[in-house]
Parts: sequence; C-alpha cells; structure tokens
Amino acid sequence: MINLGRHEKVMEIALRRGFLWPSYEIYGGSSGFYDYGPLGAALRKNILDIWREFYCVREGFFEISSPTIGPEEVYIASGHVKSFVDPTVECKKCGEVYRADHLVREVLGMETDGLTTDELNRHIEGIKCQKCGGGFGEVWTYNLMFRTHIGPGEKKVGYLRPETAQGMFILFNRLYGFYRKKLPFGVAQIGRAYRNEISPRQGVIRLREFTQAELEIFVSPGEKTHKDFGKVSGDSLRLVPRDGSEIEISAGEAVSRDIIAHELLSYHLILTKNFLECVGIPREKIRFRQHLKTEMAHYAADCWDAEVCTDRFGWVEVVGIADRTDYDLKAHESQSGVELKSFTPFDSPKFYRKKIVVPDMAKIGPDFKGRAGQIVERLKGLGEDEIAAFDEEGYIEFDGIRLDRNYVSIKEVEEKVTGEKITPHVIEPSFGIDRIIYCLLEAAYNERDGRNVLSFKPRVAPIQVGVFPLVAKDELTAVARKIYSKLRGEGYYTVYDESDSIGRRYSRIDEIGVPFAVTVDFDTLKDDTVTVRERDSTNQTRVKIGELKDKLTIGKMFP
RNA sequence: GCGGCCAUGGUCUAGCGGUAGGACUCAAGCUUCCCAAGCUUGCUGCCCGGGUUCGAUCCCCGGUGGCCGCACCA
Repeated sequence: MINLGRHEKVMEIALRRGFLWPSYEIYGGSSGFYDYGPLGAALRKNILDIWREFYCVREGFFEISSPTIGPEEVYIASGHVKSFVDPTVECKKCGEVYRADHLVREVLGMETDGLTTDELNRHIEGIKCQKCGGGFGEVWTYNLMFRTHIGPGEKKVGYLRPETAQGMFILFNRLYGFYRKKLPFGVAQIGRAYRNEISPRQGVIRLREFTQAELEIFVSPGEKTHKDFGKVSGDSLRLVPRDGSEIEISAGEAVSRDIIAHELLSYHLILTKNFLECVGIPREKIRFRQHLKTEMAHYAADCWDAEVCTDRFGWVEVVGIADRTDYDLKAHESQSGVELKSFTPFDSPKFYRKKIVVPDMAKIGPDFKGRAGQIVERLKGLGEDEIAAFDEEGYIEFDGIRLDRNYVSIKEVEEKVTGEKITPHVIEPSFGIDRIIYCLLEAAYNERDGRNVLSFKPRVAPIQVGVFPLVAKDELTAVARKIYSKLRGEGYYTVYDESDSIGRRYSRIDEIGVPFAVTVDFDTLKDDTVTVRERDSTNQTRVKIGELKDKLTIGKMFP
C-alpha cells in the first residue's frame, strides 16, 4: 500500500523546482511550516480561483476576511479554550505518554467526557502504567491553540484562530443585514489558521499554519434543502457511512435512504466532489466518509469528510462538511449577550388571546416598599398558566410573599405576532487547501521514459505556455521573443527558454506541468506557423501564429 | 511528548581528527533543424551551539530539523 518512491519523487520535485520549501531553513527550520515557492503559490492561486468560481460566483456566497487573532472570549464561546485540548499523562518510570481520559476510560470502564484535570488526577492515582507498572505524574492539558497577548502587558489574552469559521459566525448580524435579512445565505472565507500540533509530520498534510477555504451557510433549521438539488440528485457518490460499509449511491438516494441527513449536505458533497475533480483529483480517488459519533467535533451534528486516496498516506481528509446546527450562534449569543437570530415573518400575522398581569403600583409601592421592584420583576415573568391560576385563586405566592389579586389587574388582550425569531443552523464545508495541493501533486505525477511529468490541467498549471526557438539562432529567437511577449499580453503565464536542446527544454517544462509548448522553427520564417506541443501526448500540431489563442485552450471552468 | 535511526553544494551521494570528491541540476560559451546528445568553463556544501583537541565536518553533550514506531489528529 505504501509507496515511498512516488511521494519522495513528488516532494523532491516540489522542493527543487519551487513548489514547496520547508520554512526558515537558514535558521535550521521549524517543523509544521512550509513556504510556497513561486510555482506552489501560483498553483494555489489557481486552485483558489476555481474555488471562488464554484462558491462565490456560482453559489453566490460572498467572501469576507477577518483577523487571524481573536480575543479570548471568542474561543471561550466556541469551545476551543476548553475542548481543543488533550489531557495527557506520562509514566514516571518508563516515560510512556497516555491520553489521560482514554486511560481512565479503558482501565476503569467509566465515561470520561467532561471530567476536569483534577478529577482525572484522582482517578489516575490508582492506575499503574500498562507497560511497566510504574506510577503516573500529574495530568497536564495541552491546548492546541497558539496563545498570545493583545496590546502591551499580559492582561488581554488572545489566540490565533484554529479555524476561519468563528470570524464568520461573529459577523452574523452584519452579514444577515448585508443579505437583506433573508435565509438562506452563505459566506466564504479563505485564510490562514493555526494549530500548535504536538508532532507535525507528513510534510504539508499536517501543518501548524495552514490555509483553509471555508463556507458557512446559514439556513432555517427546517429547510436544509437546495433549489438546485434536482440537478445533481442523480449524480453518484462514493460513501463510507458510519457502519463502515462502502457504497456507490446517488445523491438523491443517499438522502431518501437516510444515509446523508439532508439534501443540503448531500448537495455539498456533490459540489465538493465536482470541485476536487475540477482541480484534477481523479474521480476514483475521492470518497466521503461519515464521522463516527465519537470522533465528531464538539460542535457538529453530522459530518462527512471528503477523502483523497494517496500513495503515501492512504486516504487523506481534505474537506470536512459538517452540519454545525445552531451550536456556534447560540454559543456566541450567550457569551456576548448579543442576540444572533433571524426573523421569519409569517405569511399573515397570527393573533393570540392571552391574559396579562398589570401591577397596580399605587398599591404595591406603599405596601411593599423596598421589595416592590422585585415583585414587579416576578410578575413580568409569570407564565400563562400561573396567570390563569392567579386569576382563579385570587392570590399568588412567591419568595415568601402573598400577593392579593387587588394589587393587580388581570386583563385579556389580543397579541399580534408577525413572525418568529430563530437561530439559524449552519452547514460548513471546510477545505484544507494545503492537503488538496499535496494530493494534486501526487495525482498529477507521472514518469515518462524515466523523466518526470506533472499532468496538471491547463487551468491549474502554474505556467501555461513555454515558448522556444528550435535552436538559438537570432532569426528564430527574435520571432520567439515576439510570440512570448504577445502571449503574455493575452494573459497567459508564459516562460521563454532558448538554452540547451529542444528536448531538454520540453522535459524541463514537463516536470513543472506546463501543458503547452510553442516552438518556432525555420518554417515559421516562411509561413508564420509554429508547432504547439501538448505535454501529455507530446503530439505536435502546426498552427498559424495568429491562431495560437484558439489552440492554447486553458479549459472551460466547468466541465 | 517518548524511543530508534539520520543530517555533506540546488538535488542525490562518497569520504576523513589536518576544512572535502562524484553524479545530476544550474549558469556562460561552442555545438545543435523537435523530445534530458556532446565539448569547454564556472557557481554553490560539511544543520546550529557548546565541549574535548595544537587542530572538529568527523569524537562527546545539548539544540534544531528529517524519517520510522508509540501517542495524537475538530
């Protein structure tokens, strides 16, 4: 299953030709960080352009950009301060490190969710190391967020965001207004996120700073549908549901058979699959795996990962598509005290008859003096049943006070309700761009006659055209340089090369995935034609210089 | 975070207690009428810090980074 050769060759090309460089090399490096070189940055740009085309243009989700550092409250609300930690314990004798909660759960057979460090410590006192029988040290928690301080001094704690999502939840009211107070709406953010991983390895698969492209789609809880679902419901998905089976099933059927929770999730699985294929991940290397209940994030109700099959790492999670329900909005609402709700008007207002209690302050005030305020507060909070009982019995008792009916008037009024406030649910497709780039590099890699070829689609290739004089003679280079300039003027990412043999030059650009080579030869001088060589087939066709643009098709955005 | 292995030009590697050689790449030139041809010339290197030593790229310690295993993985 593991094929070291392929991975190593891809990474070697990535390093040597300027796709990916380990960061801070001149200072000895720092693991978990990678620089994108010129070709890597261009590749990423092209992938992000396609992503924007899919989501911002086609789905109409506008992109925002929020800060990467947030005050502590944000991540207290989101649950990251508390939950984004691993309680860890180490054997004092043999140094074996355990997840403290897993250890307690396994040895004592108890549920460990929500236990504090102190509680875990108490449980662990009686446990011996399973390897050597030694005793354990203190439980310590490791929070994976980078912590910092905002402003001078250490009073104001901040964190580097572990996901771009929170920035979008926090803007809910602004965004809701921007979208003119209608559900559903979606918002996109592309940006860096930070996780201080214990042991980042596997190249660009697990980074401490990485690029996410995330969408938050706010919907009514009861309307997890998509107007275009009909167009994709026949498309097939390769699914690995919770039961561990692997099935090929249409998007529509997956919903009707309750494998995928709802249409909207299913729609986004299809969209994700189309996106991955569009950037160049082969269909047969894509599948969607449903999270087990136990591995689901603290906020998720249902979650499917898009996984790509790699030679080196097996199935790699590249996109998470989660139904976060109302977890985040409710959490920020309660932390901030600001209401984060949408308002849905009814078709026509509804009228309710209900009884209300109106306190007679002229009586309550003098008789109860200092406690009057408290009484009024209690009366405001009475439920309908309590009011009815008050009305019937003629008195009410609370907080040791007996309040007679003649301190209030109880009236029946008609209340007009024009709609309802709800906390929207959130569907979140979250793309790990760096992982997608690795998968793409691996998928694009081929060998031909012992030489390296990266078969990028023209649309994602960092450089689209190479322009070469067949040999470096002045009469040919002059024409080639003109074409080089002309193509750049038309918007192609183009390189010019006149050194070495023509074969070597073709080979050089094959290795960085340039799809087209335009070669100027001696016939060009007679009839204004050049050859266009296609990277994957190496086929050449002669075309008029003026018709180059028709031949160098970078490809339609959508297949 | 723990354990094992490792660290030499851009890449891959040889070698040694007296500061290094090769292959490929890259650059310049010659050559070259379509798939890494050939010739000449050239640039670039012992991961970092400390110790031992007259002298350390080499030995020792620590760090950093890489790979593997454990653990972890929203």
